[in-house]
Amino acid sequence: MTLRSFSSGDFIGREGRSVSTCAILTQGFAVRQKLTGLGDCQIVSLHGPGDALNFQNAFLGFPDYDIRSVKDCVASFFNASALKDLAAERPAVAISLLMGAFTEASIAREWMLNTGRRSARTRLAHFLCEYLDRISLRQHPADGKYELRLTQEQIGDATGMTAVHVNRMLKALQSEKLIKQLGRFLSVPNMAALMDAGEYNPRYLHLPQANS
Amino acid sequence: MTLRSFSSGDFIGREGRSVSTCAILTQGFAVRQKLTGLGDCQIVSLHGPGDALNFQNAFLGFPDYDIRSVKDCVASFFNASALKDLAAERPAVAISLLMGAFTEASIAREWMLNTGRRSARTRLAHFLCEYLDRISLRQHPADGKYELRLTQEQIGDATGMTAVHVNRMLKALQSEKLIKQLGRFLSVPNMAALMDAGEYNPRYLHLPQANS
DNA sequence: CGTTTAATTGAAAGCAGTCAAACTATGTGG
DNA sequence: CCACATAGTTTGACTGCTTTCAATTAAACG
Repeated sequence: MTLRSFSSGDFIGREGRSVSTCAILTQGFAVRQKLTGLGDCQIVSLHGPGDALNFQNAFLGFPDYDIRSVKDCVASFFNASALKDLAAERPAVAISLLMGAFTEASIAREWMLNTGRRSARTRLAHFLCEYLDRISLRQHPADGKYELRLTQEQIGDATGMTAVHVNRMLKALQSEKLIKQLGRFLSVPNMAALMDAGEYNPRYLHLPQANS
Repeated sequence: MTLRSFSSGDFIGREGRSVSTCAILTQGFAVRQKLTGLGDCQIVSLHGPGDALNFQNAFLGFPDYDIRSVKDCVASFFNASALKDLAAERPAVAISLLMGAFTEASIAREWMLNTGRRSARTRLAHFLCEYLDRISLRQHPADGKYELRLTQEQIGDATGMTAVHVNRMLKALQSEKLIKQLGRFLSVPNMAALMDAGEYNPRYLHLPQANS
């Protein structure tokens, strides 16, 4: 079990070759991404402290995505086969992993709906809602200002649009008073309105508290 | 353990309320889908005989998708808690479920890349490659003619485009000699060329035979 | 304080969507 | 076996959302 640090843009893991370790993010903010043949990037998931980054390494042949540090990250690495052994010995561990994997798949499905069938504006509002929910799991900012740790280009990579269009849609949401931007920070005067604009319902995150 | 039959368009399962059963598809062809607030449909996965349709019901609170029969389906239903108990008693079962869940998530990520960052033509070629791979797992047609069981509208719902544009792109692939259409059947003169056009590499399916 | 990175804005082009109509296949009942 | 109804495919014309390209401004960093 070793800790490693990564600065912005560093690869915490790479697609392709099989690796014998798994990792948990302990600090910072990271994403998984995939590239097209032309080099276009699609971000496929967001990860904060406590998130499993690549547990599939213990059970499938190879990672199908890159893992990239967005903001200074610290990740804890451990042996993949140790995880597999643990899952084989302790059913509760296996079931916990299973719930995590199903949840990941559920989030991925919502993202598919987002990029496939929603307008840029809706898509962006939806993305912002999820982003805010995920970073505020641990703590809500006292002043209501959330740090937007992703660049507009990265938001575009996550939502399937260009950075230029992200900028324009961000402005549109601002002029509709759905969000307020102050430098790298963002506040939401009326969360219900933003959720409405993004057709956002967090059920798909399958958070333990918000069941039903 | 009960068998039920479904004709085209029937719902095998519905999003929303918690259900106490899981199902395996034993015959036919089905999809999972989600709807936007406006009623636009996104197909999020394809399922053939032998596929688990909703094992997550045993581990998460509720299904986040509809399951819909595309062609006459038969599904085998069983108690979700029985599956959970089995996973808790037999680690090998849990690990097998885990591999299935990770694979689903991997496929979902590739679809995100597809709809988010690839052109309609590439996206369609990619989709056709995966479709052909999945239906020919069990048997390759002797004459090289695959039955295209999805309507153009459904292909659009899976790839995030309109039925009209699917039609046009299908014609484009035909004029490029990448596919040949004869009624509801489809043949591929040069699979390598179609795979190339779709930037298709089946590694993300994590099929047991094709490791490395 | 200079250099790099990110955000912003405008203008133009294009891919894909929308709307509407015609055509084809499939299936049903008489 | 034909007539009709329905579902799916095909085509054209037009619109428009996003992208692309390019240039400017602002912010972050050493």
